[in-house]
Amino acid sequence: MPKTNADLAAAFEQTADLLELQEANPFRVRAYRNAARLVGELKLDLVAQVEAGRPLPKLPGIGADLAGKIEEFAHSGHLALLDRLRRQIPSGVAEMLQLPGLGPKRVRALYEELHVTSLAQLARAARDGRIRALPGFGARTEASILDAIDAHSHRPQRLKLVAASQYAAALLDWLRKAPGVSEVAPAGSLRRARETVGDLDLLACAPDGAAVCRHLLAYPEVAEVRASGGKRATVLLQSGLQVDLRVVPTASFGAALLYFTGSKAHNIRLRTLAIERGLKLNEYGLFAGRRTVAAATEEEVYRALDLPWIAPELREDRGEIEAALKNRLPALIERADLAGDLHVHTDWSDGTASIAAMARAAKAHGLSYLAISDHSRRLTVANGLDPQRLARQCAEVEKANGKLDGIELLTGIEVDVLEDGSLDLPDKALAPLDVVIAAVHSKFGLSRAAQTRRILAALDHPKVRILAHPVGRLIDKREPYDVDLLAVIRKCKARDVALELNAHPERLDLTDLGCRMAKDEGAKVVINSDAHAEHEYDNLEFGIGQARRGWLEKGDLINTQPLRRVRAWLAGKESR
DNA sequence: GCCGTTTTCGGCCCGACTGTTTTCAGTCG
Repeated sequence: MPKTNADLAAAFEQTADLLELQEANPFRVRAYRNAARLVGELKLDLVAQVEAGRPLPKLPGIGADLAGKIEEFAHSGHLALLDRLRRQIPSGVAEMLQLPGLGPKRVRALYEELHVTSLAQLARAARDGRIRALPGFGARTEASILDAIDAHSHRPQRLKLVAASQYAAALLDWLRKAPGVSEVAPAGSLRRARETVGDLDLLACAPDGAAVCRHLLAYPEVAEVRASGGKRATVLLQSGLQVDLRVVPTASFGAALLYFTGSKAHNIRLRTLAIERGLKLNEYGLFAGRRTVAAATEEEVYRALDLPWIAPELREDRGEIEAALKNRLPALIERADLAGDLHVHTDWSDGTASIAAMARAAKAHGLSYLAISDHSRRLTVANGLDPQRLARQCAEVEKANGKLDGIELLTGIEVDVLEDGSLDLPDKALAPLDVVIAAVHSKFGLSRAAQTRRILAALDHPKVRILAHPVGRLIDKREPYDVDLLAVIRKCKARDVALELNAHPERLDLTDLGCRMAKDEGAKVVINSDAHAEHEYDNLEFGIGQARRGWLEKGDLINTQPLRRVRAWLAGKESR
């Protein structure tokens, strides 16, 4: 298998773990972790770059040494340093780092003193009471290690954003009733609208932090208390979800929200900027010595660092600090910018509502146009449309249009792309439609070359205007298919086909980085709900969050435009 | 291991909580 950026990122991450176990310079460890993050998020395929004999670009945090290691990995598929570390430290030792409460120091002690090299041996040592005998360990630590091993074997996956939002809403309602609370707010990856959330980070403002923490412990769903003090508390809910609460004085709300929203990498950049200005930034404020420079709002803190406010969805240290310093932040799309939806289903295929009901619901969600795009015949399980039923449906859509007020319907289809790149319906059936969306629903396992060829061929069809869910993943359920996304995006750009950002919370496809890549290449994106029921237009909100994470602006999207312009765009290709 | 409108050497974000200790190391976010 050819190596990818993801493989290289994993190798750097493992190197960092093993170096840490050897108590290497912590800044050296951090350099490897930073490199892993950078490489994993990079559009440019580094291995291909090296193999093609092209020089590596200058990348922040990659110096001569790490650049050499990238080349070594590209040529050989290995890192000599990592191979050596693996010979020195058994693989099970690094796995112990995954357990909460065990860091490099303790794992090293367990390995060196007790010769523990696997989770199974660790459990045995704990049950035998050998761990409490080590200096710095005790009976309580021993018990918590056993608990951690138990929890590790059936730990919950990261929650999808939609589920995390629901848990958070209920908890925030609960916290609002805590004594003296003036503000509550979601923070962390939830606020940054990441597609999945590992644990819930919540912020509250109150004069008595301990009282608010105690109030959290009384939440009916709390199954276990991990920590609780005067300023923060950590609990596990019955679902296994971890909730971290921070309580600060109201005067520190902005600084605390900034700190607790993250990302960690973004925070480190901000704190470094503060240091360069002779200031100190923490969750209580921005300080010059003992004097508070800014604290109450995020805007104040950013301003004091000579930055405009940066939207939470951008705070990943993916260039937003540099853009902010140059005043070149994108004007991110907002929900109110969406004028229409070009991909929904009805009870003609696998949707649950009629054409008219889906239209009325779209209008109720503030949309002014809607493309009806049911499945094509190959998807028999979804009752896909053949040419005859499609023609009848088009007549129905036209009829419904006459009766509707305040929303206009377009005819369309989500047509399957077959293995050879041809479409599931004949050109004659597609010709009268307003919108043709090409979608891959089968043969996910094709080789990268074959899958890419297939999709590029579909994009060459003159009627195709949108590529549905371009990477085909289902979050935590199905990996994206192996495809050269950059080639697909460039083809879309060349053919003036829009890439869909499918807003269904299980898909969110394009990904944030995919959106960014599309924007960089000048390709257009369309945010579609893919609603199969009336309430699913609510999902558009998650599509907006993902689009914002991908730096998309109103002008990058098709369905922010009024219908007149969308129609012109839809028609444009046919005249070429 | 990286980096430089103070620096090519000497820095590298910062604070809360726990458990094992009697003043703090380790871990976490």
